[in-house]
Amino acid sequence: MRRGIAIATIRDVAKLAGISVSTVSRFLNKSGYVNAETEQSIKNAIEKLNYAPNQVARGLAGKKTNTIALILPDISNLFFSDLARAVEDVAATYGYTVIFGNSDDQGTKEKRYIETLKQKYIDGIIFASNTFGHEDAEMLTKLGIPFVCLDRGPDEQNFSVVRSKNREGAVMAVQHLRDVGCRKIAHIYGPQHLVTGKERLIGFEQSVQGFDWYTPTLLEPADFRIAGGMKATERLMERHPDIDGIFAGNDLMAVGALKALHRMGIRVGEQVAVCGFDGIQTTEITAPELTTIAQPIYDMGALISRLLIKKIEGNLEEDRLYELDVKLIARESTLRRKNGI
Amino acid sequence: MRRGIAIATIRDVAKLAGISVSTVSRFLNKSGYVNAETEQSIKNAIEKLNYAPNQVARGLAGKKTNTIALILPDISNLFFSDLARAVEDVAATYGYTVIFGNSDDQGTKEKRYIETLKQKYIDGIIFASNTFGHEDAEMLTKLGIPFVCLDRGPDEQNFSVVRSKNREGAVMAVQHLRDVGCRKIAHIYGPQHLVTGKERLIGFEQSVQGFDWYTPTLLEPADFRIAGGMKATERLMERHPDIDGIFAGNDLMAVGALKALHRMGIRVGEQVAVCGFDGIQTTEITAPELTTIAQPIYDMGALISRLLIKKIEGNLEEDRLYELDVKLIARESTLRRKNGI
DNA sequence: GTGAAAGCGCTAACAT
DNA sequence: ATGTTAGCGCTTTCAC
Repeated sequence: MRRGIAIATIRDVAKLAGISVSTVSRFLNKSGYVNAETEQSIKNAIEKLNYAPNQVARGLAGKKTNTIALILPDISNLFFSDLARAVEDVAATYGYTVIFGNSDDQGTKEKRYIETLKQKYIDGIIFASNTFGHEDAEMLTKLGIPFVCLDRGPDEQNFSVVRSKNREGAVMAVQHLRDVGCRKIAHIYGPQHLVTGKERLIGFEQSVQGFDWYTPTLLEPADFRIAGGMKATERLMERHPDIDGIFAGNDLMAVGALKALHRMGIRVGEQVAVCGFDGIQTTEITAPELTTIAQPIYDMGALISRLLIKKIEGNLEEDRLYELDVKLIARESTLRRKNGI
Repeated sequence: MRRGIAIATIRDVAKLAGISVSTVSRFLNKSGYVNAETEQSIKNAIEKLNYAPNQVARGLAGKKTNTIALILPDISNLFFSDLARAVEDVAATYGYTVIFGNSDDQGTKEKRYIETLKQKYIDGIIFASNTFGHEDAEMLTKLGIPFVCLDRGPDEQNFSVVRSKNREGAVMAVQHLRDVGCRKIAHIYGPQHLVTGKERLIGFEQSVQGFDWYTPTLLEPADFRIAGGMKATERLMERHPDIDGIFAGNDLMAVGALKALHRMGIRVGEQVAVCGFDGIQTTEITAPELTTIAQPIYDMGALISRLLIKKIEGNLEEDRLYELDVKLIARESTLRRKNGI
């Protein structure tokens, strides 16, 4: 016996109320009729015994644990911790508990989590992890475990996807950079196996294709991280010292660009404008503050959480793609001239 | 039946191996003897059926779920997401799953989590939440739920606490500021109901008490957040325009100080040196980069997680206070002169 | 409207 | 060394 004090069971309640266990259960779950008087006596008994249903037993009997899981690359990543916050907020509202797992974008870790979660009768899973693939989707479908994903392609089926308008966002970024007077804009793009990396690059190319100043060497790949953004910036500025605008595929790389430019003695905002993408909290604390195309991170987390729960409870009409609007947040890093935004 | 495909049970394994359920269970838990041949046939059966024990059933029978919970103020807070990462890493290593909950430092939310966790037979809880108090400790003890805490006073009993050397860190901060030539140092202190806020203030006062330039008006309270740090800085600089060093009680407030000084046109590092406390990732991306007294955040998370698991498994010798070393990370924000560090 | 009883999948005596 | 059996606490037919 691990527990210190004895905990009341449904049987205790039934006994005290002078009725059977099944009636108490019916009352608890609001399934089937219960007489008004009986109900009152049950309530009294519950109160007196300080009774609360054992969720584990419920889980065994009903295969429902009121627990969902959130698999993400890394909870300490600024974007994902914001997302996690939203997911948990909504889950708590609906009476769900949330488990999280860091996949580090390693397929094996992710699969290990899935295995564990299956054995724990987790009700559903949110994948914000990049390694999630078709086979995983198939397996989960076969197991009958509901799931939803973040940032997948629009071609997915059998499951819902939440992401934001990456392509449009990239177009907005370029437009903004041009509005503040940039005439030679480079793009540091993220990993191409990620929708976010790919779509933002497409949006960029689409926006700059027509200009005579544009050349593919204004593109530089990086890894969505600060250090990568720094290196990419160095390479870009070396190739084209006259670059006056940089659109980074995400905020972390934009922060890297800020740092690199700073080290080169280039004044961000005045000489070179920098625009990021994501809208993580950190963009507010850089100097200069970072202009960014903000995703509604909290809303995305809240939506995906709500979708999963609806799906679990059988209230989701259909699986589909939800593309949320992004928003330009113009700050100091793109304040090129007085007549700029 | 929610699950799509049928999942093998221990009974299936027993049947296929031609033995009884209890033998399989014994094998699974390595409790009691099992014949070599029998063992082999069990292994075969398990493999063939792709069997994995149902953790919920195990939980019901054994009151052990291999799940721990992490209650923190806010997962989207930079410090706590780093901590959460460490906690989960270690937990996963030991075969534990982790649930997290955001308390927002509201006692009611925290109590609600405790209630839920109890009903789910969670094995133990890590409290990084500030609202955790004596009554909670008592309740958990009575319930027999193991727990450990972050950043509590040294006077706690019945449970282990992990924190870092806050007072020493504050002394180090002042020493460093003096080393780089500061002659009038202010302190933005955090909430005094938190050990971190209190201890750092004590360390500061202890360090500056002897100096003739010191006066209590060099102290300014704030809330451990960026905006609070900004306001405090403004007030301080107004009162004492000749302040040349600021020690903020945590990094977020230090970031606020950076921003405020920047707005006032004061060059951080040269005119006024700023030192934070915590060592969150963000300190690397401010401009200038922020000098800070770094707590070993990952280590703290790893340690507290390990402690809890040991306690759960009955391997923790005694409950005690673990005070980890902090480390000065000198960066641009305190680079006052060439002969500075 | 209410109760009896089987069963969820596993563990842990206890017996052999 | 292995099998039998009684729970763990709840849900859910199926009778009454």
